[in-house]
Amino acid sequence: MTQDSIDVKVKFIRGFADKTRLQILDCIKKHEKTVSQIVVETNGNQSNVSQHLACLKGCGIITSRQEGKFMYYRLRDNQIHELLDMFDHVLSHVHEEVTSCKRNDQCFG
Amino acid sequence: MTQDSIDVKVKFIRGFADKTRLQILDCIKKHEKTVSQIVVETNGNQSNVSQHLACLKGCGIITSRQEGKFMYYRLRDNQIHELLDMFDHVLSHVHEEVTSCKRNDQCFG
DNA sequence: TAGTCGTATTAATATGTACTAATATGATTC
DNA sequence: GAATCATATTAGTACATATTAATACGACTA
Repeated sequence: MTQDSIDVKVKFIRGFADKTRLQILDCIKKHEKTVSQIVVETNGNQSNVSQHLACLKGCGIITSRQEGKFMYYRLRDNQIHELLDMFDHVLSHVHEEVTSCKRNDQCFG
Repeated sequence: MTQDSIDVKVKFIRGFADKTRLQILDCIKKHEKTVSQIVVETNGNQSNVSQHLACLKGCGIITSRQEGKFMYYRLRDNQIHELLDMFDHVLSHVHEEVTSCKRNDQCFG
C-alpha cells in the first residue's frame, strides 16, 4: 500500500468517525434531504451541519444536487449504504467489549 | 438508533481512522505478530505502537495473547478482515474525489 | 430591486488526540 | 536475585478537529 493511498483511506474512514456525521448519514440513508431537513431531524445547528456535509462530500461519502434555493444531499452510492450496514452488522458482535473499555488516556479508546 | 449505540459506533470506527493504526492493521492482517515485529515493520516507535494497540483492542478490532514475554496481536475475527477489505473495495471507486478535495477548514475533509 | 429564505463560509475558541521521551512492569535468563 | 528483554504506562507537548456565533452569498418572491 502506497503512502498516498493510505492517506486517502484515513481521510475516507474519518468521514464516518464522528457522531454528528453518523447522525447525518443515518438521516439521509433512505432518501435525500435538504440541509434544513437534516438540521431539524438531527437537532443540529445550521452552520455545523453545513460544515459536516461539506466534509462528508469531500470524503466521497455523499453527493448533492441543487434545486432552486435548496440543496439535497444523499449517500454517494449503494456501496456507502452497504458499508454503513456492515458497520452495524460487525458492531452487533463487538458491542459489549467496546462499551466496557474504560481506557482514558490520549488514545481515545 | 440509541444515543449509546451511536457512541459505540463512533468509537469503533475511530479505531480505523488513523494512519498508524491502519498501518498496524495492515501489518497483522495476514497473521498475528508481536509488538516488536510490528514496531519494526511499520517503522514506528515502541511506545506509540503499544498505545495504538491498546486503542485497537479497546475498540474491539484486535485481540492479543501472551506467550512468555511476548504479546501477539491479531485481528479480532474474520469480520474485521472483511471490513478492511470492504474499505479498500469502496475506496477504489471513490479515490479520485477524495484525493482532489482541497478543503482546508476546521472539518478535516 | 428590496427583502427573505436556505445554505455556505469565516473566525474564534475549546477540546480531543497523536506523538515523544522517560519510566515502570513483568517475564525470562544468567 | 540481578540483569536483560519485551511491553505497558505516564506526563508533557503540539497539533487537529468540532462547535458556535457572526456574516456572506445566492436564489427566489413581493
